[in-house]
Amino acid sequence: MEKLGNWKRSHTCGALRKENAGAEVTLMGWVDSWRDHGGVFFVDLRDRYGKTQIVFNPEAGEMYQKAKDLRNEFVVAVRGQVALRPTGMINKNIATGEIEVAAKELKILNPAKVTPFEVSAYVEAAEELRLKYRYLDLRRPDMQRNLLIRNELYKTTRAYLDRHGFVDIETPILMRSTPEGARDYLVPSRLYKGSFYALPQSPQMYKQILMVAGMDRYFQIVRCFRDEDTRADRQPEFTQIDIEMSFVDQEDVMALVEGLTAEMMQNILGRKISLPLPRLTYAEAMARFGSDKPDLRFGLEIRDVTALAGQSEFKIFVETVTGGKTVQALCLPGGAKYSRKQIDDLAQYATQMGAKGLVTLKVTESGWEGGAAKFFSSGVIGKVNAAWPAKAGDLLLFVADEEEKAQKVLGALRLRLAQEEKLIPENSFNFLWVVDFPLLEFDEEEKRWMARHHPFTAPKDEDIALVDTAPEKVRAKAYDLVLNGTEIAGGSIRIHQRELQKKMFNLLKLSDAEAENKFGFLLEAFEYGAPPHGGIAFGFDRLVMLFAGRKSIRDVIAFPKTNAALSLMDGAPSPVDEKQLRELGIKLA
RNA sequence: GGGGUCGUGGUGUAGCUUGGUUAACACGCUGGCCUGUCAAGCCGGAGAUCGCGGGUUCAAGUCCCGUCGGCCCCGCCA
Repeated sequence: MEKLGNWKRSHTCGALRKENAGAEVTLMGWVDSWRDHGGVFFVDLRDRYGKTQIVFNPEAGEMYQKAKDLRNEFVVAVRGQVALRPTGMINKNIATGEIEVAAKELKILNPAKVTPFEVSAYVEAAEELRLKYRYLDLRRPDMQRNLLIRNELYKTTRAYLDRHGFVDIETPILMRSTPEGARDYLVPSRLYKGSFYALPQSPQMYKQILMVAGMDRYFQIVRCFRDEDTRADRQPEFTQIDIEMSFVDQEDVMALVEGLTAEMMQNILGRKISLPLPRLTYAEAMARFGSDKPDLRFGLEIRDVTALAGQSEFKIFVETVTGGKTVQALCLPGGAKYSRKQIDDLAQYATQMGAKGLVTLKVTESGWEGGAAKFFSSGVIGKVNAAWPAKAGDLLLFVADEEEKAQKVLGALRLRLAQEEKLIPENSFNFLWVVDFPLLEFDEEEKRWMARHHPFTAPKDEDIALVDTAPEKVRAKAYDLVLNGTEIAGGSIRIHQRELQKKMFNLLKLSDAEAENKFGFLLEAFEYGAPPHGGIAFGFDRLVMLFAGRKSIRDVIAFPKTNAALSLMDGAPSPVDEKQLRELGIKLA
């Protein structure tokens, strides 16, 4: 092992080109691979910027012998002369492929053990290993690229919002636990034993208070914490681009976000998108795609066939219709080829998604084929077929249930079928807004209305009267931005008037005392001159994931946690000393 | 909380359906050869009680039960 001494890196491993031929350079990096030809010895030196081939010639004596001991992932410094590669030896696969560096001096700055998986391998390593040895995983160009895309998105976000007059303000990480929403991560207080801070699920209330404070335009790229089960696109801690603005309505927030989105597309992917972005109401998204975050990269739309199903002799459908429920359906072009087992799998999936059953019928030249086919007259068959229209060789899939339940099940089937049939175009970016969300949803367990977005979301002006008479019909000034079937941002205009807020709390069955206890500081703030305001928050990790073309946000987070919320590299969470617990006044059960 | 799936030398996989001799292949590692490769090549070598525990059996990587871990999904995530 040798000292760096006064050596300075003159170029990165991705910098040298044929124009540099003849230059004396100093490169530092990791051994990406080595090739011993008995005589000449090659090393591909790697850093974040690229790879450069180093050549060691036998004439170099002592240094040549030293070079022969180099192995993968050794950290080395090399001094030498840039040389054009001999004719026919150019490697078109790398940017530095026209040159190589003829080594004159070599320092082995640090050796490396044989790595648990091959860093520059073409074979993938198991994710468990990648997470445990994250520093090795992050040496891979793919992962470095993801983090660089992430960095570009930070930069674009900050530049854009700065240009639009937004102020980056930090909000507390240690805050008061608030009810509603996700489970909080708690931090015990040493000074006030038995009391806890909570880590923010989002800085929601702080940013609203910043509006009361007159900051007018706030943003923050901020870590948020939710103690809920994970998914490919959900981690215990994640990052939001949090935005709030005063004296605006829904259109202002949406226009701002569209500008930011377009700039991201331009800067990161070099693509222009046309504005304004398309919009769907929640009702339409559910009716046509069975999802509040529909993937519009493919069709396969759902149709409501309740009326026609009611004209059949099929008992299940007839009872559904007379019971005031609906029958919805999908048509899979070419789906008649599906085997019994494939259809059984679909039915099982539908059941898992909450359906009571799945009725499938194959479309033929003469009508329908399948167990239930005989209950439908040719007239009804013709009209149902006409809905898509369906043709011979297609498969019809029916779900009979309450409207939204049936839509959701078919929405899930729609996605699954699109994946199986490879209907989703790669490398396409489909943005849309979903607007006019219901303000509330009824919680069957607690037998009360719950805020769908959060309890400060304003109802649409024209729906305020319905709050008392038909809460289920009230639409919110809320909007979600969807990209390729993933919700990437969501926001709303907030209630800024005490009276309306009070009304909402009553509806949510939150007593004055409870409201006071839980949100008192915010409500009090609203009494000292709260401007109309609203905002939005991006799920930043999801955004990076989609821009990087990955399937999990773990690939765009430097140190993510597993499904079970463990950090395999550092072993968090871990037990702590008895002494630490005593200081906090905590006794384990 | 529930469902699914995977776990085999250091790594990635095959073998498991239908139990049966020495667990196979590639990469990596290692010894040797080789002066122009670039996922170098050629010859040789080491390296696996098949995640863990129990059971069935004359016999278990293979079948059964349990358990642990990774991943995907439902619930959950205002």
